[in-house]
Parts: sequence; structure tokens; C-alpha cells
Amino acid sequence: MLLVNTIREKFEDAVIGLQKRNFPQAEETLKQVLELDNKRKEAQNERDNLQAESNSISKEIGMLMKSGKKEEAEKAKARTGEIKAQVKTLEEAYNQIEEELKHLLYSIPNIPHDSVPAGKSADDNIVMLENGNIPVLNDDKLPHWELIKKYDIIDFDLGVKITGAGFPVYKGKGARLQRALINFFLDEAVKNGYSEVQPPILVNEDSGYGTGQLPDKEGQMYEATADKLFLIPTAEVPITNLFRDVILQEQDFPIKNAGHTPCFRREAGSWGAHVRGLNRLHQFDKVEIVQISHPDKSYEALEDMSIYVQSLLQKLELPYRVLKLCGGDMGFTSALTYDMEVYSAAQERWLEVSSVSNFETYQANRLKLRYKSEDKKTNLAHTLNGSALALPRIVAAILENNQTAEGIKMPKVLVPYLGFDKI
RNA sequence: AGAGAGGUGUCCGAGUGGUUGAAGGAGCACGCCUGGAAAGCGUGUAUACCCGUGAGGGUAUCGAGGGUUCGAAUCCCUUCCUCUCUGCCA
Repeated sequence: MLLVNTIREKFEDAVIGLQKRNFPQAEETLKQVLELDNKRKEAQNERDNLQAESNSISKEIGMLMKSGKKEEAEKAKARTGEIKAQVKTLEEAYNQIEEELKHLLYSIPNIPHDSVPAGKSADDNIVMLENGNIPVLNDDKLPHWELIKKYDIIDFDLGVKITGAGFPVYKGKGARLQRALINFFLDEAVKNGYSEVQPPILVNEDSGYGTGQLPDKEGQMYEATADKLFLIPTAEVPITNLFRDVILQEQDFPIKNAGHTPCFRREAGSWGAHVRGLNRLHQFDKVEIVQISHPDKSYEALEDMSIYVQSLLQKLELPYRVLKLCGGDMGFTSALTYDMEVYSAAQERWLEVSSVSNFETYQANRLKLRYKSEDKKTNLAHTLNGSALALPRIVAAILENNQTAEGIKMPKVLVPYLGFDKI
């Protein structure tokens, strides 16, 4: 969530930023935050002063008791009754204001970076660059949902039998392709200085709050209600939460973690014509990269991550483009997001396979993820993450783009992982 | 899952109702001492919020949340976690 101090000090910028996101009543809402915060301070002052008085009387009583002046102690006790009741009232008032403020802050998205264009939808995103050759396929080209049947490598019907729609079963070379991609992505990440982690894929509520899935977005996650745990929608949640309530030293930066996990998304109400086959699933695999960065270095880190993700796509020989998301299309917690899309040649459309974001202090504030600077001050760190990469659409593009009459050619870089070069 | 023990500051560890944000030790930082180092000595060493230009002051925090009390690290309740034994299990 946003820092109240930031809102106070950069009010105009914050309003303009939120307007870029089409956040309704930006100015009114931010004013309300400041008013509530002022009320909070007043309430705290009142409460603290009274509590201080009560504390000092209690100490007095303690001293009187020690020195055997029982009667005077009793007199002092009588005085405290009233104060106690008042403190309780003030305490409740304070808590209510604080709660209200917190809820309001939870409802406000991150302020976009200056360079983020205003815009309403994906149509307003900016194409930063396009790379790679779009293959020219014969007229008998097949979309991946046909190819997987033809070669019997991914079975949606079996998944329906076991679980339901959106839970495919990978078989034979399909399963091996999955495993090869995961290993390839992890190896590349390690080569690029990321340290590999294997986090839990069920997380508690605190973790959900830490990265911003909670409150309000619990509908997106599968929940194990008996234990109040959530199946992760992305490894961002457990990996970033590794650093919840942590105070780092400046020399700890940058922290670079990478991990593979399955991801689970309910995707309630988002089914339609464009989500056939592997395009949208309830369960899929993804390798995620996470960086914890010094605030001065986080945009460098973001560029770094973007270039790294692109290097994977180049090695997989997939045509891709990089988008800078507009305010209206960015995630709630992000300040700047690049989306990487690959071209899937049979569907003849671009598929998002990675989303790389800088959250600045928005997540760190919730996470209480801080660092001690040289001058011994504690400041919030910056968090970033990105997919590197999400498997299903990569698989879709590999299958579609490389189909030939003799079978589907595998990218060279995967062959050592696969043990075969063609499906 | 059952029985028992326990969760205190960066770490170890004392503390069972009264100026305890918390003894003592270790570590770390700075200073003194030294030719240099070690030892020794001294000082300092949490987080959040609030008040104050500042020095400084206030409030809260001893796993978390409630309660009893004028006063709680200390008593009570709930909850989470760790350890030991038993059970179960990949």
C-alpha cells in the first residue's frame, strides 16, 4: 500500500498518477487519506497523553506500596478509575480510525511511474520492440489444441476426468517438454545470478496480504478453508514473502531469487473464445524471478530482468514483442510493467508469456521489508518480479510455430534437456 | 493425532505482579590504552507511531490476539510455532 507520507509530500503527482490508471475520484480519495491520518494523529496524541498520566499514577502507587503508605496508595487508586475508562474509549476511537485508514489505503493502487502512459485498456499499451521472425506456415497449419491431439502429448479430457476443465494432463513427450522447459529456465536463472528456491505452494493469509492478493482478490485463489491456506496464483507470493518482516543490510542488495512452482488460478468468469487450449488454465507451471532492490537501483533491475526474459525467448527462437503497459492495464500493485508476448503462428496472435514489474515500495510497505542505510536509517526496499517464464503459452507457441509435415521441431537449446529433437 | 516442556532484544540467557525496554554475557560500533594487535577499560548498540527546529520527550511492543489488575514479560483464556516422548506416515 501507499505511504501516507508520500501522498502528503507528493500530492499532485499522486493524483495525476492515479488518474493515469483511471482510478475514480483520485483527488477526493487521497484527501480523505490525509484527513483520516490527521484524525489518527490527534487521536493518538489524546490517547498517549492520558495513558502517560495513568502510567505515572501507577508508578506512584507502586512506590507508595513499597514504602508502606497504604492509605495514600488507596487514594491514588480511586483516581485512576475514571482515567481508565477514558483511555479505553480513546483507544477504541483510535483503533477505529486506524482501521478505516488501512482499508482506504488497501483500496488505492500503486502510483504509476512517470513514464507510464495513460490509457484505458490493452489497446493503449506501447509496443517497445519486436524481435524474431514470424514463421510462414502452410494453409494446413493447426492450432496447438489440434496438435496436442494429433501427437497425443497433452490431454484435456483426462484432466476433466481427474479434476475439471483447465487442468490438463501432459503425457509422453508433452510431459518431457514441460520438464525440459522448467530445467532450462532454472538453469538459465542460476547462470544469471539468481539463487534457486523451492517455496511452499500453499500460503497463509499474512502472505496473501503481503503481496497484495488479499484483501479483495481472494476470489482469484483456491482456498484450503479447513486450514485457511491459499494455493498460490504465482510464486511471487511465497518468494517475495520470504522477506516479510525483514531488515536487510545495504550490502545484501541485490537479492535475486528464482523458483519453479505450479500456479493455481480460479479465473472466475474469464472464459471465452480466446482462451482455448493452453491459453488459459487453472493450473500451470511457471518459473518466477524475484528481486529485492535498493530503491536507487530498482529501475536498473527492472531493465535487467526485461533483458533477461528476452534472452530466454531468443534462445527458444520465438518471435516476441515487449509492451510497456498503460495505466489502465497495469496490475494493482505495480508502478511499471513490461509484458512480453510471443507470436503464436497458427492462432495468429500474440500471447502474453511474461510480465515484469517494479512495485517500488508498495509491496515492501505491506511486507515491512526494509534495509538499514549507511546513516543507520531504516527505509523500505523495492520489490520486483517477473515470469521467466510461464510454460503453457510458450508450449503453445513452440508447437504451433515449429510444426512441419514431418513433426514438430524442438528449439535447439532444449534438445539436450529433452533427449529428442522432434515430436 | 495424544502427553509433556517451552517461545524474552543480533545471539545466549535472567526474570512468576510494581520506576523492567527488560539483569548478566557474547557479538557489533566508536573511543582510550598499545610500536601494532590481543587483552583490558569506557561509551553506545531494537522497531513503529506521536510531540519537538533541535536536544529530547511520550505511547506501544518479551510469538500473536483477548482478559484480570491502579500496574502484566510475569496471572487467566484463545491461537500459532518449536522441542521431547508415543502414534501414524512419504
